[in-house]
Amino acid sequence: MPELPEVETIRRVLERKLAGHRILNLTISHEKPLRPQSALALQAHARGQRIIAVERRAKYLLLRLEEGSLLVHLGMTGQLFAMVSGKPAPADMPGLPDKHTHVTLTLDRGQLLYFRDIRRFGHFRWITDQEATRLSEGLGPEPLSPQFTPGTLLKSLTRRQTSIKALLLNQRIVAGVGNIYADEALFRARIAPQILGRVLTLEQCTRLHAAIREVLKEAIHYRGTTLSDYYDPESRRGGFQDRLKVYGREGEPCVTCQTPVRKGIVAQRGTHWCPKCQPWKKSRRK
DNA sequence: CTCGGCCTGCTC
DNA sequence: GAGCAGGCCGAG
Repeated sequence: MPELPEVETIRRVLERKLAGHRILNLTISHEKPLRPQSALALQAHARGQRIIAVERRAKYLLLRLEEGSLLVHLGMTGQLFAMVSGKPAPADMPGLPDKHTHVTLTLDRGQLLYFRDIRRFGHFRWITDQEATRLSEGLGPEPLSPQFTPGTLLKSLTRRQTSIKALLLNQRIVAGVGNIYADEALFRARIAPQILGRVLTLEQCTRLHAAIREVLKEAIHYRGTTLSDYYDPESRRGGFQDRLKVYGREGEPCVTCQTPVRKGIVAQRGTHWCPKCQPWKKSRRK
């Protein structure tokens, strides 16, 4: 579900609400636990610790503690909800905790944090600083950082024998882009998703680099995209779904040329593009 | 590199 | 009942 703009939106809310709070207790539902770590280990490492800061790397959230970090990945349907006990919850917040709530953090001053994940593709575990560093080193550059340039993009695409769509979804090429923003960035850069990454010119890489950054920045500005499951920790919906140009718009007119937007499968994922603005000749691979 | 699997819930 | 969904990992 959540890609970089959604995770960044969550990060900003959590930073404001949780930084400086101490974790009094942490409970884990034992019904169908999340895989990675035992409840006991998680509790032992997190209990009593103060949250120093909330960071994001790609689609991962890191609650930095005095010792190590709580690492959260939201998978497809993960959600974090923050509330204060006794205060009324927002109207559309699910009653918490419910059967999909896997972790409950009780913090000082009545602050609560719930991790909920219907499909349970997400992760919630404690890691050391060393593990956090290793995780980060295994990922490509942050698209909004100066480390990400048209040149590094071009270089990372050479010698790769797959579509540009697949490469944008590969977190080692650029970290944090998912299915929605890959389609949106390719549309803005006027590049067909099926094209082999290694045939892109420097000019195309320059356009794609700019498109990725612009679409992510705009989406952060609108607090992400809510298609169905995404809500921020205050149960607010995103606003970017009304500004998508191709994703979810199959058959609707292209915003630029009115040609119906097409949908197909590229890199095993539903993919949306304008056949006229993003021309692609189906050629025999060489 | 591609594919299937991990899960639940929703739409057709 | 089948197919699909914002992600990621590991088998082949």
